[in-house]
Amino acid sequence: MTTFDDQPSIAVSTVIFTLEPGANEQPELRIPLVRRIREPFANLWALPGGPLASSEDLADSASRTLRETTGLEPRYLEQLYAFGDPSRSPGERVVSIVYWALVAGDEAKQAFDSENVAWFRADDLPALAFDHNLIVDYALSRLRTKLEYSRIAHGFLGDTFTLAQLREVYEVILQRPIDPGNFRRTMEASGAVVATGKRLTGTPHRPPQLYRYNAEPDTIGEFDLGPRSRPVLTVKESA
Amino acid sequence: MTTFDDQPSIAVSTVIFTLEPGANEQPELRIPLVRRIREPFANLWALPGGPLASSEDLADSASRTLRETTGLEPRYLEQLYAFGDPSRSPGERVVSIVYWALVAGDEAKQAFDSENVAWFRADDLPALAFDHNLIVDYALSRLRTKLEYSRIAHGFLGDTFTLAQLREVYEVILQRPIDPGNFRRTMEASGAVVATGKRLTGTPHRPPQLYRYNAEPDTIGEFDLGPRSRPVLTVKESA
DNA sequence: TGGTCTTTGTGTCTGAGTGACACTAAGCTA
DNA sequence: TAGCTTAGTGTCACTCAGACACAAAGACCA
Repeated sequence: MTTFDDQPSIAVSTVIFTLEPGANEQPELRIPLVRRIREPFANLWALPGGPLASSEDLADSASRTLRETTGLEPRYLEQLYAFGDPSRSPGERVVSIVYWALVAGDEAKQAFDSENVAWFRADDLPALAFDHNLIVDYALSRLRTKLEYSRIAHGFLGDTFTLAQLREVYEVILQRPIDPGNFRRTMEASGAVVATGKRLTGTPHRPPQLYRYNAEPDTIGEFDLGPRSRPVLTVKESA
Repeated sequence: MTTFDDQPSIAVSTVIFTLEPGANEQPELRIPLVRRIREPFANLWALPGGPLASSEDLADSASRTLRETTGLEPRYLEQLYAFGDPSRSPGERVVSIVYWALVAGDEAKQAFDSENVAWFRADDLPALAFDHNLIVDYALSRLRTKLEYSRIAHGFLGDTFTLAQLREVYEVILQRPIDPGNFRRTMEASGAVVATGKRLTGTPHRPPQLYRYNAEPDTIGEFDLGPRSRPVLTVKESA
């Protein structure tokens, strides 16, 4: 059993998801990682994050490191889990409070890439520092679960989108095809989206209608975020 | 904006639920609280917990404080949330990692009551120290949500139980009556319980069959506990 | 001894929701 | 203008949950 001299310290890390077109034009689920420049695990890739500032809220800390590493603002942000195994960081006791976030694909393209920040496919990661592979796996399962009973999918998209784009988000993340007709009916019935009346022109075929997210949590779903998560999406929408 | 000199410290607290018969013979949802003996919030009631020991796992810390305050072992234990608002504890920065637990009602009767530990009805709490009222409310909503899609209800009961007893757990926590016939069919179909073949005698009416929890997560439900939660129930069952 | 009570346990129907799939609508291209 | 692809609608069958009727079984009481 390991023992430590000083008290446990706190770090806040974030698993940031985005959808960007890959080699075969199909969108891929990607996350940004940061190369560690010091021990332990120097040179390995790790989740963006850092020590919790003494007067900073947990979600603010997650937002800040997200902004610092990618230059982006999250469209969705929620606490994932607190990881505190005494052996997860050799030589020191660190409890990591991990958040997960969604950023829009078209915004992610503007994210700056530096030598020490790179985007990886979520299902094809190298060996990461600490227990970060486990953390990403858990975040992935949470993303998939939450996608099915909640209205977070538009966090990957812009303010307006076609139902085909929204459906593609589901198909890529859940890794299975979804019937377009049934998807449309389910989405419209849930009240999660509303038609804007505008259409997307310039497509080679019948022009699809543009939809936007419906902020009112009317008919379906409590949209339970937990007490400390911030309704980033709602703020963005009403701004 | 508040600032602090030293680094944030970590505490682990636990919301412990049990079901015990109240005044009207109906079971009530109760939680144990501890009276604070020092500032801040001296003399107010608070969740059992304490600072995280430097080499102790988070779940172990929750288990330990649960044992120390009640003398009981949890039949279910899961991480709830990390609360870290900088203003939640005056004069110091404390991040609380909160767990929630279930203990069996008949075991809870043996729990020792001291001057500084008392059991309260979960829906009728006094003003608690820190943000602990908020925490209990969140734990309650999580308990209700999880009860509906998971198999945790038997955490309140002994190793064997009748379906009427199990149904009463649902009725008390969800605060609505449940059709006995439909409940039976749903439970048996889900595979959550298996009949032992024995019957409970001495009842004034038709003797009900005794059931036990089915540890195998076969047909339904992934039973996703998250990576760091411990399958306390399973361990207990196989022991 | 047998009728009545309550609770256990079973059968059946109905309405909501979901997936499979056929079909119509609409714009572009050749 | 025919044919292509994608948008969008209609319909059917299946499953599941809730409402409710009813049979089964032991205790209690007249």
